[in-house]
Amino acid sequence: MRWPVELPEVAKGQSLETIDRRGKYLIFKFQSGSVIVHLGMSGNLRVVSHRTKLRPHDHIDLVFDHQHIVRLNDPRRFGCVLWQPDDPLTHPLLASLGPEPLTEEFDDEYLYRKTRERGRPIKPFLMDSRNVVGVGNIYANEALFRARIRPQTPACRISKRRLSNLVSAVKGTLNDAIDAGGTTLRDYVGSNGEPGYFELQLDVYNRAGEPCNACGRLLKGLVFAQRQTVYCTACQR
DNA sequence: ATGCGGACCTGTTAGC
DNA sequence: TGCTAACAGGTCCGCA
Repeated sequence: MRWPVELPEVAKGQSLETIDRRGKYLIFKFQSGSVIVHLGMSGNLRVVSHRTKLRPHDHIDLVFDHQHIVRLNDPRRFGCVLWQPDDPLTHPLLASLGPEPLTEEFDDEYLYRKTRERGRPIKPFLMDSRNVVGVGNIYANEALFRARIRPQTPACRISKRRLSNLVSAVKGTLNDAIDAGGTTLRDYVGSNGEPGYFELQLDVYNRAGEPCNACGRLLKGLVFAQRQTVYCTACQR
């Protein structure tokens, strides 16, 4: 898909030890190394049997025994599969990832220090995985609304107090989204086959031109830093 | 070194 | 109704 990978029989005969996650990368750890999977925008993994017919956009099977196969399907092919013989976190694509947003490492102090370095607008700053992982376009829009910060605001000019609000907003948004089972805009389903219902709680994303849930003013939508961006010109400063 | 634009793909939908 | 264009949840690379 995104990059070619040499995988055939790389972990043959071995047991799966753990399944872990770093940012949006999934890590399947075996004795001799790890299979690392990113689902991109449209990827999904399904447990199927060896007799399940291949569908369009099926790319890779992780074959566990004659009954169980983990099958990767990804229409848009933005996802990737990697093999890392040693510590998966040392893989070049994972090595410089920032902190997990739901850990204590991502706190007021960290965000304050990190934002002082650069004059970049806060939205692309938040979406840069070197600063913090897991905050994609939807949740960046939502978190900035909750923190009442305008997406274009230079990160280095936001006060410590407001960054503290932003840390809470990011964590709150992600926790609420997880509780709701994620955000299904079109076809996303969770591991239970159910869609996610966080779309019902979206304050700004996908709501350009609709009234702000806080003040009633119409939400502004534009493309900013190459991504769809929605905010309230009254509430967010 | 930093930051931005472009690139990678295909399916769906909006608009004509 | 049918064609075409625009757009989408991510993120890496290369160039300025």
